[in-house]
Amino acid sequence: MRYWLMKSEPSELSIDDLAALPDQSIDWYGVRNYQARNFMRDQMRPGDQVLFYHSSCAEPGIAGLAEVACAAYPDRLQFEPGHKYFDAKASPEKPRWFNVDVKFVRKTRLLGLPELRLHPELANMRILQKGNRLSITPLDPKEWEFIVGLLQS
DNA sequence: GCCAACGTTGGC
DNA sequence: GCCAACGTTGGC
Repeated sequence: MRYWLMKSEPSELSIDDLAALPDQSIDWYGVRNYQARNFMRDQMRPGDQVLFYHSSCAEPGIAGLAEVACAAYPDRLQFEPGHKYFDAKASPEKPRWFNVDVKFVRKTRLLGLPELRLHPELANMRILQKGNRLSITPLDPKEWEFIVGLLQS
């Protein structure tokens, strides 16, 4: 089992939005970055654990826990002409973009960036590096354990 | 709103 | 294959 951090803008989809969905699950559409796509397509498996991160908002930070609900499959929006996420170079025979489904586990307190930066144990997290923009990043199991510990304190 | 950092595009 | 230009991300 692997561990991940996945960013979402709460104005698009917050942890509360995820919890309120009919089956508390969503297709993680719209990833248009190859590295992030590769993580989903090649490495994510059902049951992988996810930190749900709120980005581009007043209080960026970890807002909840989720899990990968299924293996990656082609992102449907790449085939929808006129859609923001349409990709003319993709076809059903040769899909370019993939997504997994992500399922709500629980909401947590907001664990913000300033607090994350306090801990040397977390210093290598991609999210804390200057200029980091990747929306999906792998987590070391030790980082996962440490953060879950912080969330319980 | 600013701007640093990064990924992608496209001309050569 | 290089690299300048451009668009986007995301914290502040």
